[in-house]
Parts: sequence; structure tokens; C-alpha cells
Amino acid sequence: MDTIITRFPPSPTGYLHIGGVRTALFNWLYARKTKGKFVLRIEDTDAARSTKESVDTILESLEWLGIDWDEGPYFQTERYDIYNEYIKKLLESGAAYYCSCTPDEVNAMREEAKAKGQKPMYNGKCRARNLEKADNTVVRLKTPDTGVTIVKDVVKGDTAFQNSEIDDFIIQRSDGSAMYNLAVVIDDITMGINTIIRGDDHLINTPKQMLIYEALGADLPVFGHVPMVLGADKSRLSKRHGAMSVGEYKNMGFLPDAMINYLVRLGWSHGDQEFFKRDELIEKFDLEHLGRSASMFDTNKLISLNAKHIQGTSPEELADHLLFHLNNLGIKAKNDKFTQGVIETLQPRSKTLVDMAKAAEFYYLNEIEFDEKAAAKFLNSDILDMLEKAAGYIDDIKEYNQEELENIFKQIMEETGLKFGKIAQPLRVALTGTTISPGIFEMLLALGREKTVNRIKAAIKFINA
RNA sequence: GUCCCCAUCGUCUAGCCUGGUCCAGGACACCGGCCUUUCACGCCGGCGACAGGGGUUCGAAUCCCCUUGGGGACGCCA
Repeated sequence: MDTIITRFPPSPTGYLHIGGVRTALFNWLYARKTKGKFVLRIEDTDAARSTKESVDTILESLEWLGIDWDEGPYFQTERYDIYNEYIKKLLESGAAYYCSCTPDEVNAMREEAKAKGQKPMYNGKCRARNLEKADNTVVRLKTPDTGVTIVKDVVKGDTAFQNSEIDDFIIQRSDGSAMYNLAVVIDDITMGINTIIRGDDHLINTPKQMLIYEALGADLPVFGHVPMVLGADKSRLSKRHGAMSVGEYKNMGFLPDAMINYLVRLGWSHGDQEFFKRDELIEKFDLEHLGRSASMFDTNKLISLNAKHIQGTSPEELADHLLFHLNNLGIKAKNDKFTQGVIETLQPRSKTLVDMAKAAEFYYLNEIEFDEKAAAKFLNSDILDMLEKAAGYIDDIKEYNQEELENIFKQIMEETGLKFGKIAQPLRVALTGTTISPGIFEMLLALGREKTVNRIKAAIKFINA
């Protein structure tokens, strides 16, 4: 087989949503897996709705997800000359013709067809009129009246469409611009796209597009129509289902790798495996195991996968992503040993990076603010002696490591007669302000000796006040 | 209205193509327990599905038909 060339063609009429990302992912994965090429094309022929901002956010989202492209972005609005060239060919060969019917007239035709219990269609009125180009003429493709067009689809199998169900659709508007179905086909032909994975809302467009390939004598690509992603109520994903854009998921503290893992797994499977690292996805992805039925977006599953990715990613790499969320909390941190140590203590107990950033906050504070209940329960004069000892011993040890710290705890337990829990919990409040934190030793280590001692002293002051 | 697609636990899915190893496996969520210095992680267990009806067959989640349900498309949008 020749080099696989896939593409992702978003229209810049809004942010990049989850369903779009998923099809982008399938195409990207397939290209990467086969060492092929992945082309990015912006379908901006709808002048009224396309915006530069949308293009920017789409590009940003793809970059955040780590979906890179080998060619493009191409813009359809810059390719009108190419489309016109092909439209001219189609006109010359008689495969297309000018039509002067007004929108009102065409509407009437549709109503008429509907009344007869048929699919609403243009009736081919201008087909044999041999009209010349004029101000208000559009160009239509002459489609066959009989026979069937069979879409061979790698995920759905064969689907036959009666040609009588396909009307002479418009390929060029009266203002001279190309319509979607034509632009897509011309682009795919000229860009050498040979594998097209897209949402199954396009399945109905496919026979139309095949007719254009045929009229041009071009080779057909491989088609694969994947089911759409539905909201939790089984309806089409829309704003009322909450977060839709990729950027929102970034803000909610999801890792790009988790996002990718979840989205690919939604509609594709590799036996029972749920967790995939990025490279593993590229290695194992295939077209054979794409599902045929629509699936619903489940945030819970995304969250759990995110937690697993947080656990399975190095602190150093995690830090790059966490800094963004720390910054959102007003914490200026760097990707250094300290932050990496902090992360290590938080990895098993964070489901999102937002959780992690919040839980990490106390490490960076200069002064701890004590939770009222926690302080009332644990910071009282009974433990003054213990805190004094802790501050002193910790300050004195030669090596600030787990072994030494454990020894100190043993010593304090002996000297005070307190059980481990009676020491750990007040200390926890002294150091973090609350009763909830990572394990006492790992936290002590991540905090560092200086902060630890200072905080214990501050707690002593607090009790004495 | 017409055409098209789809149908396994609440959700994501394995199994379906190449019928028997499936009184249907995994994961998320939920519930219980264990572990334990708090919170988590982890571990163990539980709950829970082949949409319905007809065929074909010795045998069907798997093949065929119908019904029902869900989704999509019918634009000088993409």
C-alpha cells in the first residue's frame, strides 16, 4: 500500500469540540502508526461564520493535545482558483451544468416532493436547458437517476444509496464560491488524501462525493465513518452538556494524555485494555477495532483515567502542566526539585491537576493559616512539649532523611509516652493547617527542614498566644 | 415525511465477521470489607447487560427477518 495520508478538516466556526478532537485523533493515530502523513486543513468557505479566533483556538487545542501535522494548515478560502479549475472541467465534460432556479423555486420543488412522500430534492429542471453563466446561476452536478452508489466503509461495511435519492446538488454558488462537497473532494484529491476517517453524520455526503470522484475519474479514498459522541442524555453533544471545548478540559485539570486516552477508547478498543500511554496508542491503534455504535461522554471515566495518568507520569513532566494551575491559584512556582518533590507526595491522591494544585498550596505558603476545627482539636497546650522536642530534634539531626525522622519520632514517643497518631496528627495540623495531607514522612521530606521547623515554631507561638 | 446508521451491565466496552470454551469477561460509577498516622492509593468482594419477537441450527449474544427504541441526514452550512 502507498503511504497513508489522512487529514483533519475543522471548520473554524467555534472552538474545537470533543467529537472533532476524536476524529482528528483517529486520523492522526493512523497516520503516525503507519508512518504516513497527517494533513490539517481549515474549511473556512462559510465566510459568514468563520473567524480567525476560531482558527487560533483550534490550533492551540491541537498543540496542547500533542496532535501535530505534517502539512498545512491549508485554508480553503485560498484555494478558490483550484476549485474553479475543476468546476470548469466538470462543466466542459457535461458532468455539471448551470442552473438559474431561485431558492424559492427550489423550495417549492422540495415541498412538492415531500407531498408525494418522497425525499425533498431539486428536480433537475435546468439540467437540459443548456444555460450560460449569469449573475444568479449556480453550478449543479448532474447525478444519475438510476442505479446505486455503494459506499465501502471500513467501519460500517457496505451501504447502498439509490441514485434516485441523490439530487443534482450545487457545487458552486452564484457568487462563484465552491460548495462544501466539491471543495472537500478537490482538496482530498489534490492533497493526495487516501484515508478518510470522519463522523458518521457525513455518511450521507459520501455518495455525493463519490459521484464527484467518478466524474473526475479520480481514485476513491478509503472511507471510515465513526459514530458520533453523544451527551449523557444521548442527544447530540452541545453546550448544555457542560464542557465542550478542549480548552475547558485543560482548565479543569486534565492531562492531554488522559484526554487522548479517554477519547480514543471511546469508540475504539484493544481487548480489555483501558490505560494507554501515548506511544502505546500509536503502536496499537487500528481501523479494525473502531466501534459501530454511538457512545456517550462520561466524565467519571475521564476523571479516573486522568488519575491513572497522573500516577503514571514523572513528577518532572507533571510539573510542566501543574505550574499553569498553581499560577491560577496565585502561586508562583518553578519546575524544580522542590515542586517535583511536592508532586510526588500528591500523585496518588489527585484526580485532576486542579485537585493537585489545591492540595499543593500549603507547601508554598509562607504562613500557615489553621483550620479552626483542626486547631481547636489538635493544637492545645498538651502537645506543646512534643512540638518543642520535634522542632529541636529536627533542627539538630545531621541528615534530613526518612530514617532519621523515624528515629526522632521513636524518641519522642518514648519520651512523651504518646502514640504515633497523637504525634502525627497535631504535627500535620501545625505543618499544613488541616487534618488532611500526604503521609507525614513524605510530607516532611518534601517540605524541607527549614519550613518544617519554622512551621512547628509558628504553631507553638499560636498555642501560646 | 423520505433516506441512512446503530442496538451487550447506569456508562465505556470484550466477545459477534470465522455459531458451542459465555448460566457473557474487563473498566468507570455505586455498595461492603481489608490495609492504615489523616486523606488518598492499593487489594478483596458485591450489585449489574446480550431491547422484544420470530426463524435457521443438535446448539445463537454471535447468522436471517420483523417490531421497538435511539441517532443522523435531507441548505446558494460545513
